[in-house]
Amino acid sequence: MELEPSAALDAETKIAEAPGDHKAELRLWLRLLATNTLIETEIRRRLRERFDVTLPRFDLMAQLERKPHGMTLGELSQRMMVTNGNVTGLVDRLLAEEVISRRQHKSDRRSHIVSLTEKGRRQFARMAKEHESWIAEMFAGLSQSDVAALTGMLGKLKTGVRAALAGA
Amino acid sequence: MELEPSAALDAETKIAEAPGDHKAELRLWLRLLATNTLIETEIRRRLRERFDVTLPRFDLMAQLERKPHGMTLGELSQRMMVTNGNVTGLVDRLLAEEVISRRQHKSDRRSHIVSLTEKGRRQFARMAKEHESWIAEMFAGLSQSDVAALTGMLGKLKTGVRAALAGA
DNA sequence: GAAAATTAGTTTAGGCTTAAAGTAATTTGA
DNA sequence: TCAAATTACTTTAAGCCTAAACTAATTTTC
Repeated sequence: MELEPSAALDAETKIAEAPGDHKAELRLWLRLLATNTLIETEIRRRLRERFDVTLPRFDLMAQLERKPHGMTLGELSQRMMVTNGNVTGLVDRLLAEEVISRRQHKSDRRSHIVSLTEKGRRQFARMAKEHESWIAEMFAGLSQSDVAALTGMLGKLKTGVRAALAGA
Repeated sequence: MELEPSAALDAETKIAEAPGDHKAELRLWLRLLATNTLIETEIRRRLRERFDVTLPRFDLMAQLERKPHGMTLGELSQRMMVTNGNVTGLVDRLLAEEVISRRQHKSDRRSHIVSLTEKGRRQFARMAKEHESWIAEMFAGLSQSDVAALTGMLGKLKTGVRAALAGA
């Protein structure tokens, strides 16, 4: 008796995978983590070297750049995926550098709104330009279609992870 | 005169991309970072909750697990992609927990070799088993071929980044 | 073979990060 | 209405992480 090609493939897959084996996923996760670390470490190094700024500060400024009217600390902490207490500290340091300003929320006195100062906007523009070129340089080994494909698959992964966590 | 399909595509690509524009790469990087953060934050949370252990300690133990004869601190710091000083501190804490042991290198008196203790091996085995199932759960939205494709593309990216950094 | 350079690891100062506990303001609901 | 619950943010303690300076041992170079 002959097997269908697809049935043969399924059989091979079964053989390769013992029950409860998820080595392929684990390998993917380790590779994702390593790739991320490799890029992130270099970005941190260059931000420090060229602009004497940390990645968290750059990230916070990048968030504010997209919202000219400013943002509450809570919104910042959500977008940056860090705790409120973390944002409090970052905001303190950026205020001291005078690249952001903070004002009271009009109707909610618990809340504060921070936004880039003119100095902050200028400084961020310079940094963002170089930052983009660093990324381009590091990603130069990928074709445009690689970039699109990878972006799409990571989107799928991210959505899947969110769903898994929401369901758990 | 008719254009070849590929020439037409090239023309479109040119139009979409102003010179020096690398928005697609930037978007990919932000997505990679966000996806990584999403997964990593959850892994950290679960490791703490279930085993009262941090990700760096888990990572260090995972490295040692693959080398039953142990490893020098320098080798650990290379594999973990962190500084020597960082490893010194982690090793101190793991020694205090008695999950690793440290001995002098036979011929090089500057060097020390650390390895998992029996307690460490047992503890790590329990953690690794659950860890693998968490990854499987979070990656369940991807098919086997997605996993393979993503692993391959990340490999290409990682190789490209290393090449870009070596050349720079 | 000894000075110079390198290597392995540690220490230190400072920033990032979290969880947990705390304060003050706002919203809910009985 | 007003007490309870929630929300926005801050503070604290402890761990992670890095760069830079340091110690001690080894290797290189002359």
